Amino acid sequence: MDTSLEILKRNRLSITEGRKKILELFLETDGALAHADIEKNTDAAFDRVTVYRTLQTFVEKGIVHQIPTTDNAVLYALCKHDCAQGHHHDNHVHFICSHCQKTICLDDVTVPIVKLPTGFTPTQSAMIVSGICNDCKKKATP
Amino acid sequence: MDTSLEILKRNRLSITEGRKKILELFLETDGALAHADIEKNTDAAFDRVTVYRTLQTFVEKGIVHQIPTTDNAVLYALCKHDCAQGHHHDNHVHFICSHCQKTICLDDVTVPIVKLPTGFTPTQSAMIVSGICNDCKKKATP
DNA sequence: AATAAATTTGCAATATTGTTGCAAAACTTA
DNA sequence: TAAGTTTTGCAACAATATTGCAAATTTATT
Repeated sequence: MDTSLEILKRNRLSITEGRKKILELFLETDGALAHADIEKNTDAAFDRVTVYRTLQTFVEKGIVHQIPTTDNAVLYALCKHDCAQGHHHDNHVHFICSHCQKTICLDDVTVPIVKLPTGFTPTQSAMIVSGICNDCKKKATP
Repeated sequence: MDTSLEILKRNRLSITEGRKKILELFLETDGALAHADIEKNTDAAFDRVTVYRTLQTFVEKGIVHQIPTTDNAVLYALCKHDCAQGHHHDNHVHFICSHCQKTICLDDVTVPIVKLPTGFTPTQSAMIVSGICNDCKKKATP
């Protein structure tokens, strides 16, 4: 398992308290995080602006990727496989649990390729599935 | 082709200027609209709040559906096939053109069903493909 | 058609979310 | 350790979203 330090070094980023803490938060969370989650979980130890800039840096470096949602809050999740700078290959399906609200990266489920009408050239695809996650299902049927 | 009036009546909504105008905007636009687009295209004839509330009502009634994006701007598009109240079946692929920035509903391209890990039960899936749309392609190669 | 009842709108106030410039602080390099 | 570079935090601002409430509009009723 990678440590926050290793990830930062590998990506040639300055090692700062903020980056380490935020990265650790991602490492110990399974599921995606919104900007707001990060602020809460770091006890507002860092300025909002720092969090925004850190997330932006992480996205650019390919450390985390963004997950599209319909609820006006962009989510971020760790890239499991290293992504090249500015070029993510996070083509796995994202699952949003409608019960616990968690967003989970299904790293092993690849986004299928669809046939588009003539004239459309795809460069990237994302897929978001919502429903009940395995954790919530377990709790429901013990 | 449906008129704004018919759609409102069918959904048992009061017929108001705002709802008619906004609905007409959707009918004459191919592609999705963001809240900001609607404000621009109606010359700020309606209060921001009204636009928000109208969109919310339309989503609830199944007249429009939301499209997830990564850039913190929820998009709305007309449901071509009537959707039941609170239950959308807009399971077609959405295409975002990285050139003209338009978002297009590919009504004929259905979101494929993926096999999820054990324990996950899907209820809805969305798929967003980005790339170059047919309009932009035509302009590029005349 | 006129009125009562219900719904919708706009305003004001407020909350939330995201951005920019710049000086101080922290980090890296030599 | 000191110089050079990068990052942070503050302040101010901009954009986006939400809520309560009275006035206006729409619908239902007679």
